[in-house]
Amino acid sequence: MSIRHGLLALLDQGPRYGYQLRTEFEARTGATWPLNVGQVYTTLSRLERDGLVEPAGEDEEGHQFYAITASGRDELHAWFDTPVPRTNPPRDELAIKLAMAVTVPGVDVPAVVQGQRRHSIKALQDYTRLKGRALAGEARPGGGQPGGPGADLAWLLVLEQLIFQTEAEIRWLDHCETRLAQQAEIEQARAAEAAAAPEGGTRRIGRRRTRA
Amino acid sequence: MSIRHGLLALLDQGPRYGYQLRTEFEARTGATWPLNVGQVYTTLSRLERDGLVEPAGEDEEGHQFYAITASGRDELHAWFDTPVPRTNPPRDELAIKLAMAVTVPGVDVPAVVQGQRRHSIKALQDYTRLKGRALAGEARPGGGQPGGPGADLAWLLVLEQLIFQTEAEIRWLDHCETRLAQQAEIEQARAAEAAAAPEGGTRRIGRRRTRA
DNA sequence: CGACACATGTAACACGTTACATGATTTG
DNA sequence: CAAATCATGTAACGTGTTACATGTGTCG
Repeated sequence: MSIRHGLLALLDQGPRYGYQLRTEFEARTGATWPLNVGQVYTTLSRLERDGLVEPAGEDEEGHQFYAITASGRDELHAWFDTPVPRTNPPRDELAIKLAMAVTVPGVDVPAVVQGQRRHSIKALQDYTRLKGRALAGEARPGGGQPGGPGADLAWLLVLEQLIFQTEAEIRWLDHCETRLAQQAEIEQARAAEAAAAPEGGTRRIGRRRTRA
Repeated sequence: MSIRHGLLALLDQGPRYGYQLRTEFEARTGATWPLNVGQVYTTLSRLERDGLVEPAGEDEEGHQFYAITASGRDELHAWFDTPVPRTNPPRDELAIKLAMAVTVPGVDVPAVVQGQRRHSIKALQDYTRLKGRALAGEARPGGGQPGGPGADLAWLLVLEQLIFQTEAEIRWLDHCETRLAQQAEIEQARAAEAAAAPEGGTRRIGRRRTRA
């Protein structure tokens, strides 16, 4: 639902036409989330279907303008007023992957972690470089300043969000490594214990044993 | 594509039936990402359509088993071997929202930030509480330990991922506040400047200045 | 002229998600 | 007996996403 609301927000500044919306959207989110032009039109027609926007005539140059409606404005304000739910967050592919990796036998978990770590570090460097250029006052990828003032600030904030998030991801991956090491230690100790007292009082570990 | 691969990973341990897959999936991701049973069946049939799984007969009790195929195993290993792309990350609703909020006039940006912050703090507390219970050895939400050993570890890792991510989000929100304060300062200075030299030689400031 | 940016759209698909229909078995 | 859990499935929808068709204007 992010694109819908994004377009709605842009239209709150006044009527726009499709191509323009794409340009302005990308001016704010930068090259990180390129928006296929086609999607603007599909989203726009869905917004119209739902009564949140309406056609607002043509330009002298033939541009098809759309304007936000009253209920569109309501919807938009509700969006701004309601925090995005961080309970029940969107499924995170990386988290699911690692959760599966540590469970399914035969997966080289450290390799998965390291591979991801390298990739995330690389991504972080890219973001940092972009931020440097943004602060140096260089043009955003995408050319001049469409989207008016504030677009630079928006782009900077988005970039920094990506940076913060990626840093957290890397920290988490490191944390996973320590957890895995702990786990290995425990399993080793358990194995030693089992060897010392084979068949002894192996008090019912819940289901399947760790080692077979 | 996370659910597809998740189920594939579970099936890599051996044939399972639908309901069982749901149980084991939730054992790993906890209550955070509840998985509608129906979705298991739809996903399963899509996996079958793509030749990644195949029906594997029935139980004595009538359970419809599915087994992973060779190409399913290939797909799964490719998944584990390929890091999830953090360049071109999934669109983040919060980032988009703030990017729009700072651009569209008439939005009380600090209010948006604070509202989200409160919500995220709350979510963080919930996660932390859950983690405490998990470490205390209490049962996961969902009852006993289905999913075998490692499921506890998986659930812990997922929880910690959520914690790391939420912390990063809060830090970012705080960071946004400082950025906004900076911005306000700049605008104030600019206004003052304009008042002092109205129409004067407002010498083309090369974009925003760092300090005003 | 050819390539490229501007501009508008449509068709089709994938995935996730919900709601519904249905029935067996267990448990209070 | 009623309610809950186990169990399998289908129908339908929404959003995001891509690929394609089409046409204008501009610039080297």
